[in-house]
Amino acid sequence: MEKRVRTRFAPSPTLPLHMGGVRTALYSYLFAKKNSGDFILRIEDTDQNRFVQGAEQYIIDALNWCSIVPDEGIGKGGKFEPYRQSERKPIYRQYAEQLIESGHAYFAFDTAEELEQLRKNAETEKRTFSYDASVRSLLNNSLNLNPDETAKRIAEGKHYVIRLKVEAGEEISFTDLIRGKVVFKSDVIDDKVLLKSDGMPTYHLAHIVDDVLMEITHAIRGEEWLPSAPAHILIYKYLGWENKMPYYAHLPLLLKPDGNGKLSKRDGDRLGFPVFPLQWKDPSSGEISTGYREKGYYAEAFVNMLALLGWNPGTEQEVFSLDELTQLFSFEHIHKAGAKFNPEKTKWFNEQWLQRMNDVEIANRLSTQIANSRKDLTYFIKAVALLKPRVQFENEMLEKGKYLFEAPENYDEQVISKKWKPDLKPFFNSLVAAFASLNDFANSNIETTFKETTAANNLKPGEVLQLLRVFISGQGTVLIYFQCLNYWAEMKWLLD
RNA sequence: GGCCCGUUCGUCUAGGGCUCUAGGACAUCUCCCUUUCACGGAGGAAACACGGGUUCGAUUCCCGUACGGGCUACCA
Repeated sequence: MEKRVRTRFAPSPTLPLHMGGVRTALYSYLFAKKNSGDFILRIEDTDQNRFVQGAEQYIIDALNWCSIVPDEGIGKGGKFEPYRQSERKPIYRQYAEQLIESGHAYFAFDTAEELEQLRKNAETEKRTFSYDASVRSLLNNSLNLNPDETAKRIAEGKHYVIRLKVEAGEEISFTDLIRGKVVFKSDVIDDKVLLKSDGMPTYHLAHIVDDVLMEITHAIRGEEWLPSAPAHILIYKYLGWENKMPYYAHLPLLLKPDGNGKLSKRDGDRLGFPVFPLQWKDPSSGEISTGYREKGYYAEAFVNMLALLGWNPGTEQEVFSLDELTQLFSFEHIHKAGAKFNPEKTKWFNEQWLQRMNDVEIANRLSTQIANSRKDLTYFIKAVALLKPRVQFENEMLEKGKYLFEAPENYDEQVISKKWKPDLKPFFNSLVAAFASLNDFANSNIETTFKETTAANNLKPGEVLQLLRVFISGQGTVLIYFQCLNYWAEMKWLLD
């Protein structure tokens, strides 16, 4: 029987989760759900220096907003608790020690300063220093020390790390779910640190131990991990876990809209679009970065856009709910190249979702945003029907259709001075009277009434139409005219 | 520099040997609808990075080059 599919999203709580991370989470979620499996949220907080207050909660809130809800993990619990790596600290050491015993890892006593110096020296000689098979016999580690000396140093409390011993001259390959077979030479892989001097594991060790212990079947992550994948393959092998190794899928990166390079927070600031799902306030600087939610995007639209950035359904449909995405998702349709993010198309997705939203629900939300509104819900529903096709965002309706909810604060003087003549006053008075006597405010009625009244006053529509618009809205060019007279009864200000 | 990944309209992408006169969407332009603004409709401009193979036949397969990206920490 096939193993139950289990995927995980394993962010580190160092920065607020940005849209690239959300996409990784989304694909992991979709794949798990498509295969009736589990989606797990694990927090990789092994770097204690980079801990950011509130980041973990932010991740949970952001995923919740997107409806990418874990079945198991942080904030949810599950049979593999704990799901925070800092709380699993003791677990990792035993595997690092197992690797030492089997000869696949060793203690290294080189200090960070020493290594930095070596890197600097190499740089001046236009080489790169890599802690690997070619130099490890020259360095300060248990491979070169006799066992007693090593034991003594450890007993003395000397700082050390545990490094993976990568043998030279091997070929390492694995099959990536998106890229197919990928081959590396072991010579170019360095002896990665497995356990840091503070006793915490590095990502390399921790994610492998946890993926196996938590029975993860598919590890989906960003392409930036591809170069270290062969080291990971080796760790599985040396730990005797070859048959427990999950499939790996390395996702293409999200690129900045202009130029090249991966999308970063800076691009959002520079180009004026959000890179975060939710607003984030940096706890140390107090700096606020806006989020898609705060900008008025629907979570559905945000998720929809993200899903299509690097994946496609193979058809020409573009608007999908999470459920539909779940049905259709597959690795075969993930594009291999990085995708430049397009803020304009993101707005279009929101527009598509807006047009599909229920008018009554929107009206309910909008009506609470207008203080002291005397308009009833029925009025709001009609206004929404009118405004909705003309905007991309729900909250845009309030701005663009302001005059549907309150009298204009000022009137377009230019139009008035150009078009207004005192002898038009009788016409407007009779128009108001004519409208007031209408009991059916169907568009055609209003338009007919308007035309009849102008004709009766020997006027052409063009002579007074723009003025009418100004009287209604304050503006000479405006969204609507006849339709909005549906709300005649509400527009008392017109009588002045 | 080294290693790895990639390369179809400006952008997201479909297509994976003959069906490609390369399809769709966003953006852009023109027209229609509308005495406004949108929506909508019709149409236009716009791409297979380059060079070699393989093949009867390459956008599609292989190799190289160019270009782009990623990685190269006791960060993830």
